[in-house]
Amino acid sequence: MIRQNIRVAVDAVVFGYKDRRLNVLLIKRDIEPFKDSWALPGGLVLNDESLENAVERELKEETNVTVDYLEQLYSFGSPERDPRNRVVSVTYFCLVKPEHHNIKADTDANDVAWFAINELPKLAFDHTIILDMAKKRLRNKLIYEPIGFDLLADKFLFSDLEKLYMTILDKQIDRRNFRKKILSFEILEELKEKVSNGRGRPANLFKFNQEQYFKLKKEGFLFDIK
Amino acid sequence: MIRQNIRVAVDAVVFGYKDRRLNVLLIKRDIEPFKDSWALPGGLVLNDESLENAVERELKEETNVTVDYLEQLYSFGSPERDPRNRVVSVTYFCLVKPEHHNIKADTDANDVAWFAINELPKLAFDHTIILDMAKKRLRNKLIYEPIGFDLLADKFLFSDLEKLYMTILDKQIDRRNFRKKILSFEILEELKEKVSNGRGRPANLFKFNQEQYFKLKKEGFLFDIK
DNA sequence: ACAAAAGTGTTCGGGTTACACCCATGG
DNA sequence: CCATGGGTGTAACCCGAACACTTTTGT
Repeated sequence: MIRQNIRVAVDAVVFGYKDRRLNVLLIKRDIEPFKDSWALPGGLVLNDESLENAVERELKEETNVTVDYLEQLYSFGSPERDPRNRVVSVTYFCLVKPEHHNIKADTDANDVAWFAINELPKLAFDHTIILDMAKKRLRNKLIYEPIGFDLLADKFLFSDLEKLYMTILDKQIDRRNFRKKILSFEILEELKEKVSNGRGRPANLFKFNQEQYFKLKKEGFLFDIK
Repeated sequence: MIRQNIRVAVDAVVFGYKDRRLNVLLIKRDIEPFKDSWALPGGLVLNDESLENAVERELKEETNVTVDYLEQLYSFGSPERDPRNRVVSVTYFCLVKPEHHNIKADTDANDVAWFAINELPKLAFDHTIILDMAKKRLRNKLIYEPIGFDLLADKFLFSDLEKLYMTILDKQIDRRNFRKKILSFEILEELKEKVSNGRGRPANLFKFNQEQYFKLKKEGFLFDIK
């Protein structure tokens, strides 16, 4: 029997939300293959680190980003996906709050940037497929779990949340019904602070109460925004 | 930099439904570690086969089973999960119809058997965790996708479907509401054949119309049984 | 005629949807 | 005082949940 010759990598799809747009974090490759192409951050797993640690390490090294939410997405392993060697890549789905958006190119990459999801360059390897799957996961999770809060600042306006949902789900949402629904969950704290953003009536700031959410979830509560 | 020394395996959680019980397919290991323990079927991926092919090959070799539904479940890669070498295992979620339940021990395994889900032996490695995740996936998918039909014979009684849902979701279901709901989807064909199973009024056979389901799905239809 | 499983309709209530006007601020 | 975005309530409708009796067969 021939010795198995497969390498294990991790790749991350990192979403950020800024200026009412959904963005993805990409790096520009500085080595072949696909030199100078944009690609998802990632790399080979070290012998003694967990898969999650590998993603976090690669993200730190390549982009200097620390994520606020991370979960496994899918594993890609078709024999031809990397022209050099066979590589099985375990991919991760990540969300980053705006306060952690600061990026910095480093090891293995000569450039790092946020790209609006609908203005993407051609990606290396099968990364477009991975990204598509991540977009689906995002839309799905947004409806059934309170992950939208991991894309917003700790304190946010209700209108931010509403716009985030409209942007990512790509549909109109009734302001009154949306607010009623979310508030009925009782997982938001309404802060005393108000923010006036230029024109218009100043708005209240809100904060996501994660402990309260976990407590409710344990009691059988289901987050659900159609 | 040290050469990466990680192996890639696949493991399968295969569910079957028989005698109103949910069963899992297990093999008895005939080599160390965990010799004589029961385990999920699986094994190392060959250099030039896809992950899906690897699962199907291992299942064929170890159990002689061909599955009716297969999807990736999750990848497990903690450094200590296999005492010999580091192994990252890509696991799969499989369903088998009763007509394909015939099993046969073969390579790498000295025994193969179906176990009722609530009468499981201790499992090797981290396979209990994998199985738990698969159970959750099954319950979840049963509600949002018509996968129950991949656990039943091609022609089945409505009461079979109903009992399958009650068994797997572990709750009572109102017969009238359930039938109304499923029939309203218009993805079942009512056959002319009736079956009398011992006592009671003979029942109609039904067949799942997959083409119709795909067509409706494309048009935006969502299968959903609470 | 009796036991066992199959088949069938209606009512009620809660939740989702649709919808429009006033409020607070800055310029 | 006007433009801009924030904040709020009610009525109609639909869907899910609850619920019991009749039918068909085998013994």
